[in-house]
Parts: sequence; structure tokens; C-alpha cells
Amino acid sequence: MDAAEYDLAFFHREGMQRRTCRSCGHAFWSRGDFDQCQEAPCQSYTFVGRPPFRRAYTVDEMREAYLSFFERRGHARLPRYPTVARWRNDVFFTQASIYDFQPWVTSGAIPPPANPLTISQPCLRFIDLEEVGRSGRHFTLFEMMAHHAFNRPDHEVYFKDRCVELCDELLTHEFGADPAEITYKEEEWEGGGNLGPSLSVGLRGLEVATLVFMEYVRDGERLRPMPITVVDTGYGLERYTWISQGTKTAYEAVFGRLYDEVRQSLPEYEASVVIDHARALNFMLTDGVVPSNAKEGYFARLLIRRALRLLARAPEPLDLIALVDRVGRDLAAKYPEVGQHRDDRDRVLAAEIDRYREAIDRARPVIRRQEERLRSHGRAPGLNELIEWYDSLGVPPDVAASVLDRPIEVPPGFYQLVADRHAGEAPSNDYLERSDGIPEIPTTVPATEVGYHLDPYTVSFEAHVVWSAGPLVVLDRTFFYPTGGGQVHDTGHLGEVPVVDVVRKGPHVVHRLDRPVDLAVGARVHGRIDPARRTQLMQHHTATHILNGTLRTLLGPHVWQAGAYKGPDFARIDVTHFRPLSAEELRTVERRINEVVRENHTVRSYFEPRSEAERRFGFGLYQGGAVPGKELRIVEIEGVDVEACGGTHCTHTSEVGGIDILGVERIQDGVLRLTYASGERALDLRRDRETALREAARLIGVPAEKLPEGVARLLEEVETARKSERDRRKEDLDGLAARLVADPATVDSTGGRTTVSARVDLDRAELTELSRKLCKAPDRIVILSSERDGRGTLLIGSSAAAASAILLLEDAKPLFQGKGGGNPSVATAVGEPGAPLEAARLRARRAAIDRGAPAP
RNA sequence: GGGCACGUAGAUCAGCGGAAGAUCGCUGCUUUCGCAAAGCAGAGGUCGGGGGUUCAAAUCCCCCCGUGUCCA
Repeated sequence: MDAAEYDLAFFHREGMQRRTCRSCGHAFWSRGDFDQCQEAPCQSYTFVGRPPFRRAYTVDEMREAYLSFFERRGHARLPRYPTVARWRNDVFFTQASIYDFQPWVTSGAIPPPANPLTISQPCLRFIDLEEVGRSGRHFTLFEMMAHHAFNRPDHEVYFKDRCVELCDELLTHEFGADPAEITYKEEEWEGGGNLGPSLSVGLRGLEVATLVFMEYVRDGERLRPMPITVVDTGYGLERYTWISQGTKTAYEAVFGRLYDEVRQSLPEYEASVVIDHARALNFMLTDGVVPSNAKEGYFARLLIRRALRLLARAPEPLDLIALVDRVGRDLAAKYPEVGQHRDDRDRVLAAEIDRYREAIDRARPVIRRQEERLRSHGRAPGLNELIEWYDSLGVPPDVAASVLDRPIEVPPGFYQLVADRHAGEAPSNDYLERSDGIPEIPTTVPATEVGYHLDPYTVSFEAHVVWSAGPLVVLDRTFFYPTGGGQVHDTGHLGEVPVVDVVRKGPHVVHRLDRPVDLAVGARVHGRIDPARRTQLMQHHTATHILNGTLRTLLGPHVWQAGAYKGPDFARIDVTHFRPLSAEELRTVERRINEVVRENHTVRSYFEPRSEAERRFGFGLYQGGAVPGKELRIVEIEGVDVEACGGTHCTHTSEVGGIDILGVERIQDGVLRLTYASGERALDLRRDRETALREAARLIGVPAEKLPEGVARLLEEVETARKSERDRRKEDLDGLAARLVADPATVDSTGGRTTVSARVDLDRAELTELSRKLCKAPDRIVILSSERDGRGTLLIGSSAAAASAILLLEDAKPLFQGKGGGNPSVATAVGEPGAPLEAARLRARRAAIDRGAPAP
């Protein structure tokens, strides 16, 4: 990055010098005369015991001081976003404040909710999990305080110069830091295809802010300017609290009194980690993460299990739920939603704690058995077993040692070894987006004005073509709904040409016709939407909201939509929940949703300023993912459900007609999928099911309502028939065995042995069975030949210790080009077609009679 | 999303290329006034599903389904 990028007027105005750090080699700006930047590792902490700030702050005081500082300087204060980044599919969690505005705001697709703005965003990072409790400054959950500005060519808010000035003013004026102690280190930032210069702000050995200026798009080797430049800053709330107090570690400063309390029972490391995890869990569970074995849920599980293990080290075991609650009560002062979700949070937590116990209980006998097996081979469980048990059974090494009731050495980097084991695995490719196959539409084409938001009942309209290519048409206005928000597009006609697909492309709604058309820009067209399909989509969408709201009411606020589909034939919703629905829960849900339909609640759809809507309804709004923008479209079913949603809805719940739940399945640990249908489709499907039922009943000759009993009886009959067939075959073989033994032509009893040899054409299973029967008597040698499908089989069985079936077979095999083998008590071979099977049998018989077995 | 483990009688599991087993539970008989217990006898299995390899597959390979677990 060009040095000029960092050559700011502010630095010169303040008389700062550009120097090069002798440790890290980075250039930096400062007022003071340093030969290295004021950041770790170049500079060690020099604030412990003598803080550089005017006074000490608690976390809440610091957050307030920061936000109000920027508020006073023209920034709008924004409430936090959820810590689960449901609006993105490339990450699970909000890891920085800028995540709240990616990708739509930073790409310019949607205006920011405020500009400039300030926020303290709780962020979750698991990358440094091992550092938590050790480094003194890492947290799983931290709050990134930030001020952001989004600059368009026609509206410049502020960029580098003002940004650095604000940061400097915060440190020096607001907090009273010595201006001479601050260094601004030049760095480069790159992410998501964008890049730009950044400044890392150092103070007494601590990085107290990162100021990023998103400016360029990487275009191959070249850099193109971004249409929107972004000021992306990050100030760690915990670090500010820490440096203001000058304590030894950030944990003491941030966790305050609770830290001292927990330290009564646990050492520094354990105390820091359990409180950290309890804090992170409060946000995760409040924001609807359900612990599970996959995706975001796994991280909640990871924290819970880690915390349980560490808490168990206390002399008097500490209770995780109590600890989480204790932390939650403090958080609730500033984040009321944490308090509101308290009971639900505890239920979810308790369920996961139970599951951990179950996992250990399940693993215990497995571990014992494996140890037993190892010991029988003269070995003992070692590191490999410990890794294996953790990886596939979830048993941590210390727990495994306690199960075995003997100490096992656990190497320090144990969890790293487990991670290394997973190193070569294929990376997740969730983030890959499919191309929609639609060409770029020139920015000069005016944005489409959409009518379906305000009036979902209009299915006929006039509009003008503003762009067209082959079968694709963009109009100045449309009532066609484009696929989005889980709802499938409308179909219909433009003029006489069928519309087969409708998609949103940036600000445009693109209609795809079933054939290329020649439409001039400016041409007037008549649009007609298939009304039956539209009605069905509206019913399914409103039904989805009714179901979602009802599930949250009945099961708790941990229920979040994890995906949804509203098609013309059926709809489905995936929701987070920690156990399967019982038959009774399902009945209750179905009864309630249909009650809501009958109660005919008004469904209001309207636009509202984001902050107002969030104040009134909270984060539950973002069931379909957080939606940026100044205004949200709210769909409110009074008393049942409120969501930010762009779909087409009925205006009264009775229009939904009724909701039939077609099925519930567990699609992932912690996620249930409900499939259902409404309106006409519900009737169709019910009719189909009834027809199938009646037809099945007719086929087995019982009235439809007696079908279960009828089927049960039928199954019983089948079972009886199968059994009697088995018995009959058994009897046949018994009879055959008796005849063979009684037939002097097949039996030879010389030398204290009985050799039974016969040609019986049976299948392989029958041959084996027959031989087995004959061999029940002692000192029997059984030699059976059989031909099926042109290929001969020779089976030899033996209950005579001196006669080996396999040796007899090996001897006779070559005669009929047989392939096969077996063991001393039974052996089988199949020969080539046409090979002399009987000769082989007679040879085996001869050998058995003469010697009991061929000479070795 | 990926790795690993597991799926065999009603339950818990063994077997891991050559004739489906153990323990508990169940049924019947013996014994007892009756129960428990014991002894004897017996019933109970598409070895998760589908392909493949092999003379032969519960067993080896591939693909699904389910459960658990770890990693992102």
C-alpha cells in the first residue's frame, strides 16, 4: 500500500513524525519520540498498576462513555445485532461490528440504518479459545465498540482524517491519555475481496483500536476503487475497561466482584474461563443458539462442556446454571433480552448438561471393554485411545482416566492433537453462491417499483418495459413476486407470453418468459399473475408465520427459524429446538395454529423505522435473518407473531383456511423440520391421503377406520405363513436326512465312522442345513453334491474329529475344477459348468471311507 | 459442511470372511400351599437399507438412512 495512503493532514497538524518500528519494521506516526510502536509484542504492557486514563471504568461505564462520546459527535447510537449471524451463510457468528452491515450495506445495495453510526457489538470468536484465561486479554465473547461511516460519491460523511481525529480525541480528551504515548501504526487490511489501509492504535503496549479504511476492490492484479468507501473501526470494550483500571489481567477488570467470588473456589485460569464461557453462553442462548453437534450449536456445546469440566475441579462443585444466571443478571441491566430469556435459557442449558452426562454414561462401558481387550493383548490404553475416545465418544482425557480409575498422562497439547487429526479434511463450501445466469443489468436502468408489498391482491397491472434481453424483461413497476425470503416466485403472463420465473437482481425484478420476445424499451405491457398460485403462496407464507410464532410461544424463545420454504404445493419451516416434538406437543401445536386461523387475527404489513420496530418487538423480528436498512417491512399477526418480512401475506388469518401438519422430522441435531399445507392444497392433500387410505382398506377388505387392525392382522398372517413355510422346509429336510441315513446305498459305516454321501439337488442354504442335521450325530462325515443352474456344488460336513471336511474337499476339488474352502467341520466348493461333479463326490466318499481323511 | 465411531434376539452386547451367539428378560415344565429362587426345555433374527467383490459376506468395498461424537 502506497505510503501516501497514510499521510494524513491530521498527523501533520498535530506535529507527528513518521518513524519505523525497530522491532516489527512497520511505519508508525506519533508525537512522542519512540523508536518502536506502542503495541505488543514490540512494547510490553506498561499500564498495569498505573493506568494511562484519568479514571477507572466498569464495563457498563466504559460502554456508555464511548457511545455517548460518538453520539455527541454526530453519530447515531445503534442497538446491538444478534451474535448469531443468521443473515450470512459464510460465518456462524458476528465476529466484528462491521459484520452487521455486510454484505448489503458495504456493497451499497441498501443504505445503512444510520450514517455515521456508533455501536457496541457483542462478538464471538472461537479462534483463540485456547488463549482465553491464559493471555490475560482474550475472551470468547467481547464487545467491539465502533464508529462507522459509509461514504458515497454524492455523500461523503468522513474518512481517514476525521476518523483518526475522533479516535485521538477519544483517547486524549475523553479518557485523558497522554497524547505523546499514542502511536498509529501503518498496516494493510484485506477481507472479502476488499482492501485498504488501516491504522493500529497503540498505547502503553496495548492495541487500543484498529481503524480500517475500506477503499478498494481486488480485481485480479489491479485495485479498483470501491463505489462506497467504509470507515470500519474496532475498539475492544474489555481492553478499555482493563487499561482504565490497570489490573494485572483484563479478566479481573471486566468480571469484577464475580471474579473474586469464583476465585474462592478455582485458580485464576479456571475462574477466568468459566466466567468468560458463562458470559458468551448468555448471549448465544438468548440469541437462539440451541446446543447441538453441528454448526453454531456445536460452539454452545463446546463452551458448556468445557465449563462443566473446569467447574468440576472446584473442591465444592460449582453449578453452571447458577453461574450463567449470575452473569446473566448483570448483563440484563444493559441487555434486557437476556433477562427475558432467562427461564428458557436455563431449560436449554439443563437439557445440554443432561446430554453430556448421557454421553459419558454411554461411553463408560465402551471404554472399559476396550481397555479389557487391550489388556488381554498385554497392552494398556495410551494417547491414541485417549484421542479416539474424545473424538468419537466425546470423553475428555481426564474423564477417561477417572473411568479407568488409573492415571493416564495427558500431554499439554492434547486438544491440538485432536485438531491436527482433522486438519486434512475438506473445507466447508457453504459460502459458494450459485450464479443466477442473469447478465449484468446497466445501472442506468431504473429500479423496479414493486406493488406486492402494499397490495398482495392485485393480480393485473399495466407497466412499461425498461430493459429486455432474450426472454428476460425488467419493467418500471411490477406486482410479480420474485423468489426470495423462502417464498417461491409468482407465475402468470406478460401480454400473451407466460412468465415462468421471477428473480430479484439488485434493485431490479427480472421476469423470465417461456420464450425470447422482442420488447422495445418503453413498450407498454399488461401483466397478469396466476391468482390461484399467488393465493396459495400467501396462505403458505402466513401459515408459516402463525406456526413460527406459535412454536415460540409454546416451546420457548430458543425456537428460531433456521430456514423456510413456501411453495405452491406445500411449505416447511426448520426451527431450532433441543428435542423431538412429542405426539402431544404436536397435537397442541396443530390445534393452536388452527385456532389462530379461526380467530381471524388481522395480519398487518407495514414499513417502520428500524430502531422503532426493534424497540417494540426486539430481535425476534429477524426470524428470516437480520435485514439492514433504515426501514423494515413488518408483518404483524396481532398477538401471535411479528417478523421483518418481505413476502406476500393474507390480511386476515382466516384466509389461510386451515393448516395441516404433514410431518415433523429431525434434520439435524437441534433442528426440527415441519412440513405443512394450507388452503386448497391442504384439502387436496387430505383428499389424496383419504383416497390412499380407502384404497388400502378396500384392498385388504376392511372399513377404512379399521385399517390399523387390518394391517396388523395381515402382518400377523404373513408372519405365520412365513413361519409355517420355514417349518415345512425344515420337515422336508428332516425327512430327507432320515431317508439318507436309512438308505444303505448312501451310508457306509466302516472304521467307527458313518459316511453319508448323496446327490441331492438343493440350494446352498439347504445343503448347509441338511449337512448340519446329519452332523448332529457324532463321527459323521457328510458328502453332498448338488447341481443348480448348470454349476455343481460339493459340500462336505464332518462331526468326526479325525476327518477334516476341508482336507477332503481340497483333495476332491481339482476333479471338478471347484473353487471354495471352509474349515474342518464344513467346506464348500463350486465347480465349472459341465465338470464331473459326481466323480469328485465319489472320490471324497472313497477317501472318507478309506482313511477318514486324505493323507496329509 | 467434513472426519471418526456405532447400528446383530424385547434389552445390553460378543462375533469382524467359512454352519448366527452370550447374558438378562419372555413362555412352558419340574419344584412350592403360593411367590421368589434354582434346574430343564422352548420361543424370539430380512445381523439398519440398497448395490458390489467372493465359491462363500453380519464380517471386505461403495452409496444411502439413523444415532453419537469431534472439527470448522
